[in-house]
Amino acid sequence: MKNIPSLIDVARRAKVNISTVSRVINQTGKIGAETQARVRKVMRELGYKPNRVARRLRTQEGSTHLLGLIIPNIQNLFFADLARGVEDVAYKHNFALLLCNYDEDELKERFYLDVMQSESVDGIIIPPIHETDPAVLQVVRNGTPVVCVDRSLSNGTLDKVEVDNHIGALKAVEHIIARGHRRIGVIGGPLDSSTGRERLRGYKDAHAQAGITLKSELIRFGDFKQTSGQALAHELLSMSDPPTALFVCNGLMMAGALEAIAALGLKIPRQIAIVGFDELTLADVFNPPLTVVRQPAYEVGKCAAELLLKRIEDPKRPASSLKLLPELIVRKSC
Amino acid sequence: MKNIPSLIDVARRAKVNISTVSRVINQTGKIGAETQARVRKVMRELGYKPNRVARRLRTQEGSTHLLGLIIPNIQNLFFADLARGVEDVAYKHNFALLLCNYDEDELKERFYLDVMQSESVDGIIIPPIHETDPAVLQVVRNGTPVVCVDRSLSNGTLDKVEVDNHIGALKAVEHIIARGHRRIGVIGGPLDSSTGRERLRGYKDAHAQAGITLKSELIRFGDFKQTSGQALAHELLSMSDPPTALFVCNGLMMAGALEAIAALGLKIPRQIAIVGFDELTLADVFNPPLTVVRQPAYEVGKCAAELLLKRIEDPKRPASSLKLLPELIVRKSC
DNA sequence: CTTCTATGCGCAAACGTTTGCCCTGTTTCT
DNA sequence: AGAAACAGGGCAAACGTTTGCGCATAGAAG
Repeated sequence: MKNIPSLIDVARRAKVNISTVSRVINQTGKIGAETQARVRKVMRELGYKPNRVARRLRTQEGSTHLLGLIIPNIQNLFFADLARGVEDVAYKHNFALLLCNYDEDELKERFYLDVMQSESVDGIIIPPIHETDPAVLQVVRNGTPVVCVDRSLSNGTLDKVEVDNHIGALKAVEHIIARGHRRIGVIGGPLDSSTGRERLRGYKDAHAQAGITLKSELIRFGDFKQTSGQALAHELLSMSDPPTALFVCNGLMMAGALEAIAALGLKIPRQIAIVGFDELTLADVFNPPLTVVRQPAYEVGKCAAELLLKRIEDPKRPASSLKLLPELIVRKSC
Repeated sequence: MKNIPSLIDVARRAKVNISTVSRVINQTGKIGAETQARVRKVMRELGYKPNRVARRLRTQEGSTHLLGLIIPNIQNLFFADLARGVEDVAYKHNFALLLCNYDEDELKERFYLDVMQSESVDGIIIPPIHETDPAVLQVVRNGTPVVCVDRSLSNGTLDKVEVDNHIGALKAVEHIIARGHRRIGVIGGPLDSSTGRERLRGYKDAHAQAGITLKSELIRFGDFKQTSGQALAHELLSMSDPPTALFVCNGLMMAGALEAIAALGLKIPRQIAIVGFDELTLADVFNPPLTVVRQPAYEVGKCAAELLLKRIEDPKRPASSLKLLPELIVRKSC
């Protein structure tokens, strides 16, 4: 009634040894055609599902068909899209995906890393919380394949796939400048994340190229969450000599900034122009439609999963590093 | 170098039997103080971590400290928020969360359900793909605690926590009617999901209350994804005698509908009024701000996790059913 | 008619735990 | 003093797999 069937049950019912059943399942060894058919039939009848736990226990090495993905914030659409990319690839290869959300919290990150190890996943995909993340390095040392996404680790020996944040920010700010703006505020990310730093570098380089001197009072740093975007935009726009354009370094903060702008009753783009990093759900039907740099989040996830799968089947292969190009989508907000 | 230590290694080094070590770890049985100290010391020296896989294999019942959450679509913000609710509760109780995304695909749902069972999670939280979901029922029969969220199962014996979809839709459509509309189009969800049906019932009841006769040509059914919202809104608005207001039954379809409206160049709310189900990221700063019914997604997840935890520690407790109230947020789109 | 090689399958060990049972001392009770 | 109770800890079975080895049977080669 409640017992879920095991190899033994199948074997008994098909009048063969458990090893035969095992071999039928795994397509290993030579098994006669009719025996195979009989075993298959019984498996169907009983609704037999191999017990992954037992399987993993036995074959310490060898695929457990489990991938781990640890993301900073599931509410950030960028990571949701990325997760979909990973998931689709995993599913196609019959891997299940263990997804965890660490909420930018180092303790939680470590907790989940531990869990994944003791679950003995085949490999882990993670955007490290910062560049010298000891917990991640420990996992690597234990021999678990790891690929970094979005953010990288200073240790250069890992597979990674990122977006070219510098180019993305550069293009965005070049565009703002081309529109005639000279006082451009920026709401950046944390400087200890590679994404935060690279995007800021793009902002600075665009200024240098155009021969515009940087004003430090126009540069603010948030934490990639919505409320910080709102607060910083408010600060920036309440200055006595406010910027005429804003560059916001991620999607959540962009949403916050737009709230601040609405609260202040400013008109986009006349009173304040704005371009964001990350596509937003309603960006194209917003009024006005939002100019943003779109990151290929889904593709990042997809490539990362493919890289991870490759490494799992050949742990000795040299590390590769992918850099995908973001795309500036010019709409009406700047 | 690479061998991770097992109970046996610890036992050998501490000159005791493996069962003693096990008992020290689990605080079960009587073990002398000094033996305990010695074993503890050796464990630290060796950096011993119990192998969760082996442990789970042995103790089929008994907490594995793993919860499963299977959601239809991670890109739907409602489910992302819900997941956060579950995750926060789980983490607080030191449970890890295994999260999977089944993409409204029944095959995938079954696949992940299988995975979770063979991972022998302690319990599963899931919005069943439809009301007589045999895969879910099978899991229940196997004795795994399950709580349904968002959507329910016709089998009434399960814990569940849902939102009162009927009230939500009723309030929304009442509001639309109060604004003077008589031809109200609806973009509903699949009728084999309880959410789809309940929301439609709210739509119909509001009409009945106001004595407005239903026009079947104004009622369309999508699949809760963005493109269907767009297509159906387009259909509805291209009719010779189009509706003056739209009620859209989830967030993703709402986004699609807004795209269609923008493409058609219609002005909200003058040419077409609209109210949606689910809060959207930019809803409050949209132009005009969007009137929506907000579901307490985070709370749903939180309650579900708490319920699941309770059931895990007492599988005999009677099933409880929670119904949370959604909230109509009146802004400017209707 | 032997000997050989495949083929098909069973046997049993192993993976790292948990746990019921049993054995040996020591203490306590009567 | 003898019995009973208990504390401390060892033994070995079990969980559901995978897999090396070995044993039949059969046809092919000699």
